[in-house]
Amino acid sequence: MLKKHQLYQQLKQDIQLLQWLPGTVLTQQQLAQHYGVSRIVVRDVQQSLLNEGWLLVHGKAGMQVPGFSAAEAEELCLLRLQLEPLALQLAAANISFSRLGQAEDMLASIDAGTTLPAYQRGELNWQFHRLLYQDCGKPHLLRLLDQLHQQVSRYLGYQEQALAYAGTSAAEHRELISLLRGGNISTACELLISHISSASKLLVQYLQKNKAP
Amino acid sequence: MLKKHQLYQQLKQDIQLLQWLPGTVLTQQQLAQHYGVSRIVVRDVQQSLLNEGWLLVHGKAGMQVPGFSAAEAEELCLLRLQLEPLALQLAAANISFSRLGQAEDMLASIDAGTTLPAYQRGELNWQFHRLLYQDCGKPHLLRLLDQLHQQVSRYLGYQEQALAYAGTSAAEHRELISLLRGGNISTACELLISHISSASKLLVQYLQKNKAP
DNA sequence: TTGACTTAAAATGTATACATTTTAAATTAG
DNA sequence: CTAATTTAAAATGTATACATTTTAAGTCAA
Repeated sequence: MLKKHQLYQQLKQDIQLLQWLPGTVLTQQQLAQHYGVSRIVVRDVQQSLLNEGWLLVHGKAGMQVPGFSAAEAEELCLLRLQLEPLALQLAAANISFSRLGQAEDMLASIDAGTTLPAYQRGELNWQFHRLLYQDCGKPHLLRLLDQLHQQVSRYLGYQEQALAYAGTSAAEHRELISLLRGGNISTACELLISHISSASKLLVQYLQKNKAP
Repeated sequence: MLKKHQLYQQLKQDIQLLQWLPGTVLTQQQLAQHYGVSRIVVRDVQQSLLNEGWLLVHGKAGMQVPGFSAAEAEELCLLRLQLEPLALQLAAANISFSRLGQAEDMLASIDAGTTLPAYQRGELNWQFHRLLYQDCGKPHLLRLLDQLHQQVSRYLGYQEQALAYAGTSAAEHRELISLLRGGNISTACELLISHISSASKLLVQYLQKNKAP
């Protein structure tokens, strides 16, 4: 029988992989029955997922599976663009060679994982970025970035190829490492900006073409 | 007997007004007994307050009342400074005269409320700012700003006079309105930046002098 | 037919009881 | 005395049962 954290992971993944279609209205009882847990567990998970944007409140009863929109994706990317360069700039002053090494290891994992599903590659990709920001010394900023990533990652199950390409531009990642190793912080921030920008544009364009569900 | 939302408000206020001292470790049972509700209600409220930073996880059992630090305050202000001017810039393009009127009404309320406790004046002050950002068309951005404000507001119960002064510089507020009415967006953003900056500095200095509990 | 009212079903909120995990004190071997 | 182990108490996790609220279908009068 599923426990709280397992249900959390499972339901989130099911939403991401469109096992529950956007617009669907779910009730606590429905979910409790479907996943074989008590409503108490569902309630806990429900509140977490509501906070993280994986579910929306739906009137006075029920929760709704959110859809996708180019406007929302654009907003999320705008916020990333506003905060991630700041995090990089702050972290760059403190970053150690061992941290850079960790990041390089992560790049190797990404290279090795070409056969993984898009949403898992997206996760690795974020973990790489996250390592670069790790030493910024601003826990609230990191928390916000994690939240933003979560919300962006909701789109990764939806469109397989567009972001699969955009997120994993290995050359830019390696260039970032190299700039940080050389202490060239401002150039690194600029590269990060263009890196995020171009990924954003691809995502938004994809959503504008393929009318979102 | 208290219901969920009432307990949420009450516990939050009790934390803000230092009825529970920073560092205190609370258990579900303790709170359930103290406020006369069942643990289920406490659990719901607990998770909300954990998400919003009014409580911290404390190991595997219990939750801890957070303390205050100049570093945290500085980080929160940095984030405000990074996001609020953006919100204002985006909103300014769409803002209507009726919205500006609402904001002016809010200023009148602030003027009329000089006898209110500091944390209530802080709330009105935020509602004024919030109105200026309202039309930015970016719901996620507004959500982040609300979160940030919540976390800053935790400090308002702590130090009565410092921010009571800093937050309510009526002249700057009116100047902001005037600039927006005149369509002078970039100057308005600059003023907002210096407005937030000076309030931030006061808060951080206050915390550095009066060693936080 | 429409619209307001009634009422039954369904969903969520809340309390209690039980299960599991965690904590920390007590005990004992080394 | 120290450190590891046991064990009881306390805290949280989970399930079930009951209460309240919400929804929506159904009825009836205009």
